[in-house]
Amino acid sequence: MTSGKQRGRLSREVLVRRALAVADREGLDAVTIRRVAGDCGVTPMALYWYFRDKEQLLAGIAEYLFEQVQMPSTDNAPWDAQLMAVLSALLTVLRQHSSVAGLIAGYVLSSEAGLRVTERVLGLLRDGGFPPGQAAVTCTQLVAIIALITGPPGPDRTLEPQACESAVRARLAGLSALDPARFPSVIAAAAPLARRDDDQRYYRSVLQMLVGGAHAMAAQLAERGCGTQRQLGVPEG
Amino acid sequence: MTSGKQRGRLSREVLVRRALAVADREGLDAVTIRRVAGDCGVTPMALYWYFRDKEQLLAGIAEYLFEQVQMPSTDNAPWDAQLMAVLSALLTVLRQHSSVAGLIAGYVLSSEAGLRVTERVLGLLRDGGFPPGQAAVTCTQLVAIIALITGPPGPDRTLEPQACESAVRARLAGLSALDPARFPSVIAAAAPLARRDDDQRYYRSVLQMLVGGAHAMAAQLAERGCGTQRQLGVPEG
DNA sequence: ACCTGAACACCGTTCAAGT
DNA sequence: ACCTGAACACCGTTCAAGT
Repeated sequence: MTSGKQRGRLSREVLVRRALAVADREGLDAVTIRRVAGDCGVTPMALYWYFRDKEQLLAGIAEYLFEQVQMPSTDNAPWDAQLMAVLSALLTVLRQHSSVAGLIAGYVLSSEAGLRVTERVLGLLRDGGFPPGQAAVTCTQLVAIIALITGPPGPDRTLEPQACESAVRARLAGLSALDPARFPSVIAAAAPLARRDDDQRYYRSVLQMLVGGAHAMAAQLAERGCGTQRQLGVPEG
Repeated sequence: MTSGKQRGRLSREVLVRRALAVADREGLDAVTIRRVAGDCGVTPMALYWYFRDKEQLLAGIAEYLFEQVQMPSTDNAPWDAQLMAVLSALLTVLRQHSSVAGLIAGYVLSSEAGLRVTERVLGLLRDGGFPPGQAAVTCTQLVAIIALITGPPGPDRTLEPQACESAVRARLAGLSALDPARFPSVIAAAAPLARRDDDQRYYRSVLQMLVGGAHAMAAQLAERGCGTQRQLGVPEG
C-alpha cells in the first residue's frame, strides 16, 4: 500500500501504528506479520527484530491504546462521577479502534499505561467503600467490560456503511417475520435491536448501568449484614 | 486423535460438538477445518458439505451453546431476581466453554435459541419499567457482557493448572515490584488482581453489578425528569 | 447425497546469511 | 544493529472428480 524506502524508518512504534491502521480499516484478522511488513515496504522477517512473535505485536497495540487514554485529573467530584469520567476516557479511545478493543483486557496488568488506569479505578472504588478484594474484582470486570463491549459486534463487521445499512434492513425483516406468539417482545423491539446504533445513547447506557451497579454494590457493602436489602443469589455452576 | 470409520457418522451436530471439544481443550485458535476433519477421520473438504465456510461452523457452535441454556420457568419473583436467574443460566453454559463464549454475542439475533433468551430478557426489562428502545439496548448489552466477561482472559490462556499457578506467581511478583508511590492501590490489591479467581465470587459479582445497574436505571426511568437524582454525563466521543 | 484429491494463495516462524 | 531469502509446516477454499 503506502510504502517508502528511507532507512532507519522502522521502529516498534511505527510498526504498531501501521498494524493499528490495518486493523482499523480491515479488521483484526487482516493484521498479519506479512501484511504489516508489506505496508512498510519490508520483508516479513524484519518485524522479528522488533517483536519476538505476533503476540508481542498485538501486545504492542494494546499498550499503545492504553497510552492514548487521557484520564481526567483528580478533583473533588463524587467517586462515581469520577469513575464515570475515567471509564469514558477509556471508552473514547476504544471506540475509535473497536476491532482491537477486545485485545486490551489481557494486557491491563502487564503494561505501564494499563496499570495507570487500574490504579485510578482501584482508588475510586476504595473511595466508594469497596474493600480491597472486592475492588480488585470489580475493577478487572469494569475494564474488561468496557473493552469488550466496544469490541467487534460479531462476525459481520462490514465496514462499508452501504453494506451495513442493507444488513440492518435484512436483519430487521428477519426479526419482523418471527412468530408473534413466541417472540412478542423481540418483534416489538425489532428496530432498535437490528439497528445496533453506535451512537451516544448506546455507550451512555452501558456506563450508566455499570456505574449504577457499582453504586448499588457500594450501598450494599455499607449496610453489610442488614437483612432489609434483598439478596440476589447465583446458582452453583 | 479419536477417530472411527463407520459411515453416516457425520452430521452438522457431530461436527459442531467435535469443534467445541477442540476449543475447550486447546482454545478457539485450534478450531480449524483441517483439525476437526482430522479428528473425525475425514478429509477437510468433507466439512464443506455441512458448512458453507468456517464462519458457518463457528455460527453452529454459537447456536449449539444457546440451545444448552436451561432457562428457569417464569414465576412471580421480582423482575430483577428473574433477570439474575436467566443471566445465571447463560453464564453457567458459557463458563464451561469460555474460549468460545466471545462468539455468541454475534449470533444472539440470528439463532432460534438466542432469540429465546432475548425474548425473555426483553420481557423482564419491560416488567422493570424499561421503555422498548431502552430495553433493546440494555438487553443487547447484558447478553454481550455476560458472553464476553466469561470469555478468554487474554492471550495467556494456558489450560494446564500447573503453568497457570506459576503464571499467577510471576504476575504477582511483577505487581509487587511496582513503585509504591505511583501504584499504591495496585500493590495493595496485587493478590486478587493477579489470581484472577474463576470462582463463585467473580461471577456473582458481575451479575450483581449488572442487575444492580439495571435496577438503578429502572428507578431512574420511573422518576424521569425529577432533578433529585444526580445525572452522570458521558463526554462526546 | 456424500466424500476424496490435487492445487492455490495465503499464514507464522526457523535458520542461515548478508551488510 | 538491522534486514533479506529460502524453506517448513500449517491455514481456508475452489474446482473437478469419485461413489
